[in-house]
Amino acid sequence: MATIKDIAKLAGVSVTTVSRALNGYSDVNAKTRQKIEQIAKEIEYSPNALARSLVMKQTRTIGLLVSGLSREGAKDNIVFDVLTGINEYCGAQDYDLVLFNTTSSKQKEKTYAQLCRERRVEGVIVQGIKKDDPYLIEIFESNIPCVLIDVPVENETTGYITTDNVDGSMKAVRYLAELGHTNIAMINGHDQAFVSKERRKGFELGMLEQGLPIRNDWIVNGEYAELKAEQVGQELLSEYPEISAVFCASDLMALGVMRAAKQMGKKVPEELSIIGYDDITLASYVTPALTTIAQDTFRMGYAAAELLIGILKQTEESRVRLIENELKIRETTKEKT
Amino acid sequence: MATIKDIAKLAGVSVTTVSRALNGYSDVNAKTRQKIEQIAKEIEYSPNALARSLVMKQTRTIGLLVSGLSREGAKDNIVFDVLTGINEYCGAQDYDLVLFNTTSSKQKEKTYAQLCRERRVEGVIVQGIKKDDPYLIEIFESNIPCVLIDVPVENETTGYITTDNVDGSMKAVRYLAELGHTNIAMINGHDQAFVSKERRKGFELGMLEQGLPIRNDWIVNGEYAELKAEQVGQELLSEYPEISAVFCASDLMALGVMRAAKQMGKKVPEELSIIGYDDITLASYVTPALTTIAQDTFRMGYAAAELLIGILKQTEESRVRLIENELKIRETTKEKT
DNA sequence: AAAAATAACCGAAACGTTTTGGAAAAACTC
DNA sequence: GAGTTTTTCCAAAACGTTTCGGTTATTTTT
Repeated sequence: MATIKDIAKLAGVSVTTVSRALNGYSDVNAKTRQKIEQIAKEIEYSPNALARSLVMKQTRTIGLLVSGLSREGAKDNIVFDVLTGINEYCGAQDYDLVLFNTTSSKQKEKTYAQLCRERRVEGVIVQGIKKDDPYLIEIFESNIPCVLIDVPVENETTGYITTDNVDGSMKAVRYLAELGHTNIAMINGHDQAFVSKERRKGFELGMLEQGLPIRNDWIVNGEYAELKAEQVGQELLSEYPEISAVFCASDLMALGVMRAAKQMGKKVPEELSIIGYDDITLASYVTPALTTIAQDTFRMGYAAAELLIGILKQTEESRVRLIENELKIRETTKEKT
Repeated sequence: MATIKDIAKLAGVSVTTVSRALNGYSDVNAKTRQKIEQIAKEIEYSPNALARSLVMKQTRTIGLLVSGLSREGAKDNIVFDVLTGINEYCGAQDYDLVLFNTTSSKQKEKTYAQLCRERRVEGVIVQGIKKDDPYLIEIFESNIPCVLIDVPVENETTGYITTDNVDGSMKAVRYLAELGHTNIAMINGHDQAFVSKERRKGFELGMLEQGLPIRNDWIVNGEYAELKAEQVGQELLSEYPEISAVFCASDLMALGVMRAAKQMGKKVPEELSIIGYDDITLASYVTPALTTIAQDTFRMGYAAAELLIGILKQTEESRVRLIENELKIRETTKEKT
């Protein structure tokens, strides 16, 4: 593979000059530069990013640590959307992305910091990490710039992106209350997720705001899984037939509840209103189409990349970005009769 | 950041010895090795992959060139699934992935080979490239090991993964014929895709096999887009009401046709049978659920990585991997009445 | 025309590894 | 106890860049 030395030899100049010519320094004669560029093209030279990074001490790469990159993660397009957003901004800023592979077996042998230092990434975006993941502490303690998706951790080098989950949930409750619902249940996700707590808080705050009673046995855990939500939904709805609306902490769980309702012969939305969370692609395609709190996941990814690169360049003061969310009214919600 | 030199100094040995100790060579005393490992841990040493790659001339990274990594690509989860499969196998083999950013603007300044050589990737997996993309020629001509998804290009260093699209389409036609359909139309994708040609060929072969007439004005172009398919579907169905079944070259287009049928008051599957292609997540969730030819996209990704790494290690003779496909019978197909 | 400033170039060190080709010391062999 | 083998270590080169601190030749200034 052609190197800078080859060019130097062919052009009859030093490697210094070649380097400076190719990098647009001013202390090289126009003719020499032209000659060098010509030769570079001829012998199909391309600079070795490894060598360059080694001496320059910067790689223009950012690492991606994503947990949901598994076969199961495909149903909701969240992970993909975020990735797309990240890719978009990084592309524009001329950063490359490296996908860390972190099977759980590997995680035991290599620490987070090792992973990052080895590849000399300048920063990291972390997605889908759980509260109890050992990496989380490392992220906080290391001084490698890092942006987390939906996990509120913040210090000099660490920031995060999230949506206002409290507000999102309140919007849902408010809308259900407007429709006349008073017996509202919630299917929440699992405890290891930060957003679960937030969405529950929003639900409770919303109920309080609307003067509605919060019943703890009407808040159940669906583990963010469609099947699990279907099961717990069925139990809940058969035990408390007076429930007329269910707010789910994810669209996938909302689909589970829809299925449960169908099996029980409960018509949606006539007999049961359902609101989901996320606005995954499926939400608008199922019948009836799912009313939901939409998160702009693409923008979340984009903003994450923006924030991270801002931290890297030290042009960014803040460490948090809040993305708007929006109630999308579709067909699974109706006035209480 | 700690280097091998620091360890050498602290341990009172040469860098050579440190390197050899850490890499498990046998010519280093057990005690010395222990000491070195101890120190390495203490000062949180992690090897600089850049420096190592520079001298070893191998990076253990493979490049990913994916066109569908855009906001639109989110509806079908194909790109994501393939990516997941790739990630799975590469993770197991301890290869890292770098996502090349190739906005079209960037593509003009940097050739494919430049992109790869700069980062010194050992091989590339290319997804979503079109027949007329200038990169395609470069891929073929360069000697960088490369595996393409769904583009049949083959030489010493280039291979591809695909499903048997001819056979898949034939399965669809055969099934429709079994159900008694004779007036079968096809909505195909755009001409820049290899799979379009194959799927059309399979359609025609299938019709021939079943002794059914092929009418060229019953094969129309839906550009792999839902909306476009809806439009052309509507035109087709209103002009030729005798059509009782439509085979679509993608699920997304099938959804478009379903929508068209709905708007025209044509009941699916009672008055119109529809078969899609791909088995995207949406397919099983829409109502009625879509009968389709399923491709195991995860396996495609996995196999692509497998093939590429096989080529890299020179343990792989073949350059092609064919993935099975399968007719999934759901609710959009019914016997002709 | 001497002094000062500028233009164009270059040698060598540095980045953090691995590897080659030994060398010294210790342990065997007979 | 001389020769041989084995063990343990190391100096230096190499990978392909960038950059620092020059030097020489040319041009400008006075």
